[in-house]
Amino acid sequence: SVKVPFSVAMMTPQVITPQQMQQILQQQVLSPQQLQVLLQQQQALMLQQQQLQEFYKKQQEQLHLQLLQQQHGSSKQSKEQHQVSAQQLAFQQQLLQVQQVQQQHLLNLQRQGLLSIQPGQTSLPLHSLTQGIIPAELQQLWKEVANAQVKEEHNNNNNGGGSNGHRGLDLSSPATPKNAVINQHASTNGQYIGHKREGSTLEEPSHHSHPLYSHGVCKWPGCEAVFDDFQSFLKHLNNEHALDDRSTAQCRVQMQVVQQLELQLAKDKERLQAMMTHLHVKSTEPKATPQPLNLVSSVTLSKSAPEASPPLSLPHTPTTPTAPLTPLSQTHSVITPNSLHSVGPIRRRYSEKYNMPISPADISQNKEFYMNTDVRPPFTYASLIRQAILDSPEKQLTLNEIYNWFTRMFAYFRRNAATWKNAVRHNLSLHKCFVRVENVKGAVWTVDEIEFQKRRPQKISGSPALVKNIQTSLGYGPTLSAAFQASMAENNIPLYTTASIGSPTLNSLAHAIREEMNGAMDHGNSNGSDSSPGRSPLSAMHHISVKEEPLDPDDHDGPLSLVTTANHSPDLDLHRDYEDDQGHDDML
DNA sequence: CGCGATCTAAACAGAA
DNA sequence: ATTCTGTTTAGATCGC
Repeated sequence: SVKVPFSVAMMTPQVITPQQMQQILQQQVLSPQQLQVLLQQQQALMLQQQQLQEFYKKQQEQLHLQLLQQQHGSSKQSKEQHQVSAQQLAFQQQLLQVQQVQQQHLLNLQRQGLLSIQPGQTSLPLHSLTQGIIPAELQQLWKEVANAQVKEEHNNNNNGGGSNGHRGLDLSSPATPKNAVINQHASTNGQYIGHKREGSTLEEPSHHSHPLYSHGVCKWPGCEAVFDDFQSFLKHLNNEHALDDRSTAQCRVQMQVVQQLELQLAKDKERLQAMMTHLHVKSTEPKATPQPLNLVSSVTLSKSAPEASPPLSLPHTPTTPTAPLTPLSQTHSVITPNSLHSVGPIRRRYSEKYNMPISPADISQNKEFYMNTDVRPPFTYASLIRQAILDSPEKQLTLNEIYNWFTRMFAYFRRNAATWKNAVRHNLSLHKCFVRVENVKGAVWTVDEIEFQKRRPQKISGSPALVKNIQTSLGYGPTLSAAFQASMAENNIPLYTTASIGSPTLNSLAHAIREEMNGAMDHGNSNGSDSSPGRSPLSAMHHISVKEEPLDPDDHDGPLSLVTTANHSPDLDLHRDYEDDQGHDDML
């Protein structure tokens, strides 16, 4: 019945405010990537906060139940006491662990950049982070528990249970008053309450450091008794928190809390890992970076720059790319012949100036990215058309089917249909590699690999360019960082906007950024695709089937589904959705 | 600077 | 009359 108020304020310590974000930005303390990571973590934390809150609520309920149950079996308690006592040590250690876990978590975040706030700025005092956060909630809970227990125990005794209640009783009574007193300070939790700071005794705790004693306050869950000296605390600990029903129950709860937290932590870590992996892969488009799986387009930001990419300001020597992302070199090593031919020449056009190479591997791994992000793919129309055709079971597609493939595979082609469709037709007619074949049902387009290969060499003269790109990229760091930084720099996107976004909106975040710089990416970047070192064009190509390259668009079919539908083009259904790009722009 | 690749835009034409 | 398909031409950007 008693509800623990979960004040938002309590969680503020962990959350970085937009202002802080900006500060960080302005200080150039972090690179765009780092910020990205930071934002993600921030969001993860926020989510965690919510989950924790819920958890606490549940916990509270459970606790009440538990207490009631224990009440009934109080008679046995005395016997159990022995066992309990045996476990007490373990429990206490658990408590210790809890705190450690919490602190570690925070420290981790700190290390990862989340809290890399300048020392000078006390805006986010570390101690506040490492200390109260979670406890804040717990404290409330504990108080509830404690009070409840006390009452119950009282009843117990009054009812005649007498003998059994003893300890609990003794302790409870004194505790109650203390809580009352302390509650006032509760709000300032963790702070040095005006309380006797003079005593300086608070400062020395360093020596008698006790996990349950901090800043002159008893850290026992639900207890916030204040002490001037460590000795007093110890006394209190032994008296108030001796082995009894209440303590036991609290330990149990604490254990659960710990477990829950650990679980959460594990989950978040996993998530973070996945995010980093994902981002690293995607690298290419700046806007995209953040996006997870499917980008929910729901951004308020307006696309300011349609094609904007002019600012050659790129030269920002990226502020040290974030490490997590694997270096390009690695990526390239992944390149396989298959992946290579999957996509033909890359559109380097505007890209070159930015030196944001993209390896074939990236491409293949970016399928999802392009499917969900409205960024222009770095491939030429010819390459894309070829890919579309080769992806089809029959290695032939009608014009409309090609259109569908484009819209299905690339979010970018879900708009401006008139333009790109015209380009597609133009390419089909212009390039000899595309052969029109009259069919019963009409006409279909096929690819003349030989012809296609003929022309490829010219553009992306294999290695030299690639090498160059690689080097440059390395210089800039991970592809992701390069692209991301570039975009960020160019668009000067206000990151703080994202900060406020909840985790569920990671997607929208990406989208937002994307929208912001919509077009900025135009410069394709890229390079790699052809790089294929010594690709044997013809031979491999002939068997169109060979295209199992990772790129294989087919898999893309399922918007989110990772269903790998071999070559069978599941096309039908999916494209239907995008059929009229026109209005569907926002569909996703 | 010239050339080729690529894009975008647009004019046209024939077929559905 | 419109729309879809294709073909062409033209202008512009880029990289080599």
